[in-house]
Amino acid sequence: MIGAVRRALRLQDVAEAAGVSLATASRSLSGSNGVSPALAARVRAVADELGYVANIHARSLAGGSTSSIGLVVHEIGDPYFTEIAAGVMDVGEQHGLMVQVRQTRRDPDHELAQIRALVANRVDGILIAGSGYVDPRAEQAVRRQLEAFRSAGGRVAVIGRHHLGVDAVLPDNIAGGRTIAEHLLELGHRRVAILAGSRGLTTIADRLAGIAEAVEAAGGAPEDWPVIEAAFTRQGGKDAALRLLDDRADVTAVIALNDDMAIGALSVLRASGVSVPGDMSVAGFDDIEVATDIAPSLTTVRLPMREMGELALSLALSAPAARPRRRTTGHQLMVRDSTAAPRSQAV
Amino acid sequence: MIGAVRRALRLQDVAEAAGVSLATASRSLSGSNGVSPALAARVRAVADELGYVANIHARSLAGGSTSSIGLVVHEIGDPYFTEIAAGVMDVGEQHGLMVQVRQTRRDPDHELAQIRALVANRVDGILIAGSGYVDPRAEQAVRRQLEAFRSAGGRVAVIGRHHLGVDAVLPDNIAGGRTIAEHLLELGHRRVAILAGSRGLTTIADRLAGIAEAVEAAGGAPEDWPVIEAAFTRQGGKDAALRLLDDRADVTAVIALNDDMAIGALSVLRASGVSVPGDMSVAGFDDIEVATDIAPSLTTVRLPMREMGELALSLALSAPAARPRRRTTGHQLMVRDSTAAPRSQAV
DNA sequence: ATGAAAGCGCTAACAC
DNA sequence: GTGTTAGCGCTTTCAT
Repeated sequence: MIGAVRRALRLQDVAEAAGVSLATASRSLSGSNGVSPALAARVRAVADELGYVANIHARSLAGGSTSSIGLVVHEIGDPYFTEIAAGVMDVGEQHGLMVQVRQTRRDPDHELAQIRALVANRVDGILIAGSGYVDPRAEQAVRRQLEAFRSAGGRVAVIGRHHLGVDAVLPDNIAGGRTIAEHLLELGHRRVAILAGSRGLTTIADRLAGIAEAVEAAGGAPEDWPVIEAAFTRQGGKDAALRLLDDRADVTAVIALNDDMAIGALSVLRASGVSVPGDMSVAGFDDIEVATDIAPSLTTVRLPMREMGELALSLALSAPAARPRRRTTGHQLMVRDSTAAPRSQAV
Repeated sequence: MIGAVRRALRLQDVAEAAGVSLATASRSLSGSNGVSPALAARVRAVADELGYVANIHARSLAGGSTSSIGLVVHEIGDPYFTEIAAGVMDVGEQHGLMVQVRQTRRDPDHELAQIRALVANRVDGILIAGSGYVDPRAEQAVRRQLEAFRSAGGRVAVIGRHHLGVDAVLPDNIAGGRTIAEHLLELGHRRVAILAGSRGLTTIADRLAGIAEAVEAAGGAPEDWPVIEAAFTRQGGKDAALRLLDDRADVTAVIALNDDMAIGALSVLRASGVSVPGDMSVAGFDDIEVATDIAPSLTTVRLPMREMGELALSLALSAPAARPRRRTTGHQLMVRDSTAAPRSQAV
């Protein structure tokens, strides 16, 4: 070890140490041909010895692509997004792309800031995985930013219903909502509470719409199914469940609009001595991995999150189309232990 | 909107549109003084109008810092790391730093690649949050890379016991292991199985050491407590629990060396008709958020993950010390519903 | 208060 | 097969 240097090594340092020119050093390290294999190997050894790592800023400024793409999610620790991210990273790896994940925490300002940061980084593509907003104006600033990015050659795709005019992977939210409501209706439930995130999110709006369709189709009135709005998180599920118990609404089942809320609700119900599914059925949405490991295991609608991530990156990477493309996913009802016929009927 | 441009906007474009020089445009956007407020405001308006975002590569190449720091974790979806990341991001936000999170998936090669990517990005600091390896040679390459990074002015800190010669936040793994073992011993358990991750990780080694201390102090033989090694994940917990059931070892309790493994084990035990804590007590480690929401709620050792993240970034940001600093954390036993006296004794 | 010009470290023509 | 050199887009002296 030589004593402390005051700045990072440059390619020039490597070139000098190896006794070659800058260009030769560059070619040796990038693996492009035009250098004798022996020389190239020696240069690489010297670089390695020195602990040299090329400055990506200089490289990207001189050359072209950063070989990286950005993924914008609501919450980095949310399993829904984790599985999407896994899909994105898989496809990314196949294409030699590094994926950087950014979180918005469901704050539109923060979202815009993260997207700008990705643009500043000159990533090759931007994927937005969070829900869109029902109000198109909420996405105005993001839309303009993305338009500038795309006109400069950047690739963009979103997962979910947005008003961004770009390629989209559309989760089966409406049909999924219909399916889970039908499941409870078939079990005999007639009045079901819905624990929802903000209605301003298209994901929520769509899942609610699907549920309403099923209720109407069964001859019921959607208004009779109370919607309790809270944060779209485990804590939100707890809050909503507490409010539900307070209201003593005469519901026999609960649909949480994602599994995390469902897990929060289960926790509160257990603490309150409400047995599931005996006294109350609970259904979730998404089928995150842990849904099968909790007690009782959670009846839910499976969305293919991983594939959604794969699909989104594939869309972004494929040749741009004249008009925005849409890919829809399927869904699957996973019946487990948290739902059953209502007690009155079961007896 | 003007038609498609072929490349990203440059500061030059903004300067021309605003009718000023490049230098004035730069100063206006960076907020440095020497520009009349009115002019600066106009330039900013023009930039905004155009959707201009400065190229961070050019900026960092010309000026200095990237105002970003890198956080290296094992698994991005692991709640343990999510909470650490939250702490890091909080402190980062206070300092105007963007945090980019990278995952190693517990693959040393991948880890090195991610660290090199961070160095290439010329982040201001690198935080490593995963466990270290018991074998110092496993960290040799990373150590050398970090030395080069630091000698170029980069800041580094780690969470966990590593052989990297840098500032470190040391989780209370040994004492925590002792505490959880003491808890089970006090309940009357004499033979406890341990579901562990790879023994090559210092985290595992330390937690096991703490448990062994407690067993010896109680006059027992640590060898009598079988250690079942599996992946340090929920799935690993399931695998280990299945092997335990196969062996029909006469244990009355299980310690999983993290909560995720404990949750996997609980799932398998439930599926096999083993009641917890009736037939078998189960304890975890870490106290991830969901530990209180599952059924039965999980007895575990709480580590202050969030504070560990905050502390790590604070260490990295503070003036470099001549010798590596160490900060130790506390821990706290959280007794919940998953542990009880063994049946023979309870009767 | 504003502008002109010199780099930052690298890649990719372009010489030889 | 190897070396020389002109930028990439920005910040920052240094002039004015």
